[in-house]
Amino acid sequence: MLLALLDGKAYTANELARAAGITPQTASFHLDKMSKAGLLALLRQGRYRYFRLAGPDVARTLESILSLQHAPSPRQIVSSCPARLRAARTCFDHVAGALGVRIYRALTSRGWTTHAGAQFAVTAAAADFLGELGIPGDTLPVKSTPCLDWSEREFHFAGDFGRLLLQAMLSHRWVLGGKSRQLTLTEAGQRRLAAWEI
Amino acid sequence: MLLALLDGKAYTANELARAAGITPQTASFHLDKMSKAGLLALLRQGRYRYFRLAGPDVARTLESILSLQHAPSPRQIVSSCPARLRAARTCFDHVAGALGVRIYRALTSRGWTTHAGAQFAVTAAAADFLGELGIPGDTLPVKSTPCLDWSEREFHFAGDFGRLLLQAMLSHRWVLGGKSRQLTLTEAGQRRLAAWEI
DNA sequence: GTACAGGTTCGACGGGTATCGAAGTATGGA
DNA sequence: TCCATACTTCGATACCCGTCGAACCTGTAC
Repeated sequence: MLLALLDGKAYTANELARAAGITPQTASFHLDKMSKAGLLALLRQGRYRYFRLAGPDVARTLESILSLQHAPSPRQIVSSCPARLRAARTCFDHVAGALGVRIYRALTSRGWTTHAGAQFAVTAAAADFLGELGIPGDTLPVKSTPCLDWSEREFHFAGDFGRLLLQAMLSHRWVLGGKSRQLTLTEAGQRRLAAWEI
Repeated sequence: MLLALLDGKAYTANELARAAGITPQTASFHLDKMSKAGLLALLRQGRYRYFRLAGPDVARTLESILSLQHAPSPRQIVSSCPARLRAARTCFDHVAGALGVRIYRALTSRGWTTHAGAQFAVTAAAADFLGELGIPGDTLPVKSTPCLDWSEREFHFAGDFGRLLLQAMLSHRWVLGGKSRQLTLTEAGQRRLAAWEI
């Protein structure tokens, strides 16, 4: 299970059980122990309980152990999400899927958001970025809740900021919506995203 | 036992058993397993079997694990060697004790010796050093056997080089011998050693 | 509400494994 | 030659721990 979690993503107890070739009860037993020992972080979201490595130090230690002795690979965890929705979709009122995760990664690595506990907030450093979106600067602080992406198992932006972001991207035609939840990234949107990622 | 070995020194099965608070049989059982798993290196010397961590990668992994969770310290391993002999003494025909280990460390970190398996040899880079000792350069290659120091549990030089080294240090009066195995480092010797260690 | 899926808790079982006593094998010293 | 010491092997025991079946809890969907 730890090996499966080594990709940094979050997985449910059932998925990890399948990856390790054990029953969900057994997995639950071990996951509970590892959580209490501080190796894993638990994230309750609806009826799902996502587990992920508690931090980069745990990942480093695991890698270190693996460098000594190769362990058998866990069974691959397959996503049940259709590829189209996986790429980009709406999650209630914000962007989800691989696109949502890309945005989250780009903005956090730029320092445009800070997290205080479970709450995220857009920083003053993001003023230009907000202007680009057409969001007036005096709306700061814009709050956000990190939401674990169902298909990607990484975070994307939800909350106020997530809503404003989707609205702006739609109005600039950086993404196109449809009647389904699917989103399509336009060429203009790709250029914009690439600029944020630099 | 692994915690006790984390100082990089080599210890016997009995010592490690005492450090871990288990019987020698149990220690032997585990040490055998860890040796076969490639975690420990075994060094037979007479009737003693010295165990040490197989390499710096093992030490790094242990440190990494310890950084996640503090483990109880093992019982201290006490040396039964009198302090005087521990500082500097002869071991048959070469220098042993803390002094021998210091010399070994200084010369190896300078690249003046290379090891091919269990055999050590003095390199050409040590020409000036050999001249200083009064050993003619054409005696190269001077071979050496690393000998695990009984009191320090680290290596010192034995073999041809160990013998030549002791003779030279005695004739230059860098160390003084006596009727016992004890050696005394003179002031000139201290200066010389400090120069090698730079 | 009812059905269902994700998840946990409980209890019991079975195998593994750490442990030590006793006995055996080497090595070194008296 | 004899003994002490270092260490291992063997065998037996006790217990820990991983495992799963069954039952229970808790959200989501219709």
